[in-house]
Amino acid sequence: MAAKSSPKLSILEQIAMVAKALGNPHRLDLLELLAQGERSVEGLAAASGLSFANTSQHLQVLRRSGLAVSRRSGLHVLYRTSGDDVLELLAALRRTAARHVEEIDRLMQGFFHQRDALEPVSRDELVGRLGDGTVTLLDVRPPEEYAAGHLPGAINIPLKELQRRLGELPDGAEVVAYCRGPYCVLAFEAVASLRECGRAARRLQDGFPEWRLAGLPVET
Amino acid sequence: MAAKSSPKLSILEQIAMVAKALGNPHRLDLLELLAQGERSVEGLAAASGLSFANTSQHLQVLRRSGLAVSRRSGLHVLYRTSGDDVLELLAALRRTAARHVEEIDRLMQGFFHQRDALEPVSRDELVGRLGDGTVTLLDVRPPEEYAAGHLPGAINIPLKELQRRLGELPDGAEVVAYCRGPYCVLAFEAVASLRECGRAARRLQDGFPEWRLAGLPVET
DNA sequence: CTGTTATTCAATAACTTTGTTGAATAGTAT
DNA sequence: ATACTATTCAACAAAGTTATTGAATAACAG
Repeated sequence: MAAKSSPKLSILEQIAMVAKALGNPHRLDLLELLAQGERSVEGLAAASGLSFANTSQHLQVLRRSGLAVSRRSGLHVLYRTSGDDVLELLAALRRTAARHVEEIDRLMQGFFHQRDALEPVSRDELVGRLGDGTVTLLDVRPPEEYAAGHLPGAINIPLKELQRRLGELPDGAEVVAYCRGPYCVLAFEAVASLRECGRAARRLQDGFPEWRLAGLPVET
Repeated sequence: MAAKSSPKLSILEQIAMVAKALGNPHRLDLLELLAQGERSVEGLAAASGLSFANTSQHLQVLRRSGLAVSRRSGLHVLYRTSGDDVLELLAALRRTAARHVEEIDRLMQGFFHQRDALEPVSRDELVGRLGDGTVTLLDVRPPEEYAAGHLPGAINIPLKELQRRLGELPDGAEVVAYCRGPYCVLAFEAVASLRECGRAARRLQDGFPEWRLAGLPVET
C-alpha cells in the first residue's frame, strides 16, 4: 500500500501520537496539575491518586509525546508542561468536547449545575470588576499551586479549611472562587459552601492557567 | 478509589475519548479530507486509500466522539466535520506536535525541504499580495474540493495534470500553490514541478481550511 | 417483489494500552 | 561502602484497538 510509507502518513503518525497521549483521563488530569506549575512525581501521584509506578508510566507517555518535559533536582524529578501551546491545545480539546459530546452536558447538569445554578463569572466580567471593590477573589487550590501563581489580590483558602476561615473573607463583596480549570470540583464546592453560610458567591469560568494564557495579570 | 467515580474523572473520560479519536493517523487524514467539504464514504475511501469497511469503522469513531456528523442523501451517507472548532483543534494539535516532536522536523527536513528550500508564503504575506498582480494562486486539490470552496482567483489544476496544462498559468507572476493542509504533499510536488519548468513558484503555508478559518475571503 | 448499490455490523486475529508487582537505577547522606 | 529516598523499568495479565472478512442492512430502480 503506497499510502503506508508516504511521508505525510509518517507525519500524521507523529501527530496522532500526541493526540493519543491526551487520550487517557489520568494524563489529562496530570496535565491540568502541571498547568498550575512544575511538580515532582511524588506530588503528582499524591494529587492525582495514582500509584507511583502508574504516575511515572503516564508521565513517560507525556514526555515522549512532547507534551511535558522533566529535569532532575536532587532526588526529585520535576515535570512541567513543555509550553503554553500545550495549554492552548487542552483548551481547544475541552471546547470541542464540551460542544459536541452530549454526555458532558449531562454530567454537568447532573453534578455541577445542582451546585451552581448561577452562570459562572466570565473572564471579561472579572477583568471589568477588578479594582472596583465589589469582588473578593478566592483561590481554593493547595498553597503550593497558589504560590506558583495566582490572580491579583486573590486570597488562598483551600476548600477543606473554608468553613473555619470564613472570617478572613471581607464582608460585603461578592466572592468569586477559582481553581485549576473549568471542571475542577473545588470551586463548585466552595461556592456551595459559601452560599450555605449566607455569602454571595460565584465561581470563575476559568482556572488559573486559562487566565494567565489570556495574558491577564498574575501575581506570584 | 474515590477518584474513580468522581464527576470530574467522568468528564475527563469524555474529553479523553475525543482525543483518542484523533489518536490515529488515518482518522486525522479523514478529518483533513472532511475539512475540504462534505463527502461520502466511497469518496473518503478512495481519497484515503482505506478499505470501505475500515473507512466506515473510522468514521463511526469520529461520529461517536462528536468530531464528525453524517446525513443520508439517497444511497449515500455524507460526512462532514461537526464544526469549525474541530478544525481549530486540529490546527492546535499540529502546532503542538510540530513544536515538540523532533521526528516531525526530521521528516520535514528529509522529505519536504528537499523539495521546497524556500520558506512557504505566509497567510499574511499572501493577503498583502492579493490583487497586486504579482501572484498566481494555484489550487492543486481535486476538482470537487475546489468546487466546495477555494481562495479568491485561484486556478484549479490537479497535480497529475500540471505538466500538460502549464500554459494555463499566466506568465510573469509567481505561482503560489496550495492544497488541503500544511503537510499535504501535492503542493510541495507542484512547486518542485513548476521550478523544473523554470517557473517561479512557492507553496502557501496553509491549506484551504486554515485560510477560511482565519476569516479570509473564499470563493465558491 | 427482486436486484443493485452503498454502507455498516459482527466476529476474529493480531497488536497496543493499562495497571500492577517486584526489581533495578540514580542521587544523596553518613 | 552502605543505607535510604525517589523514580523508572520489565514482565505480566487484562482490556482495548485495528484491519480484515463476510454477512446484514438501507435506499433506490425497475
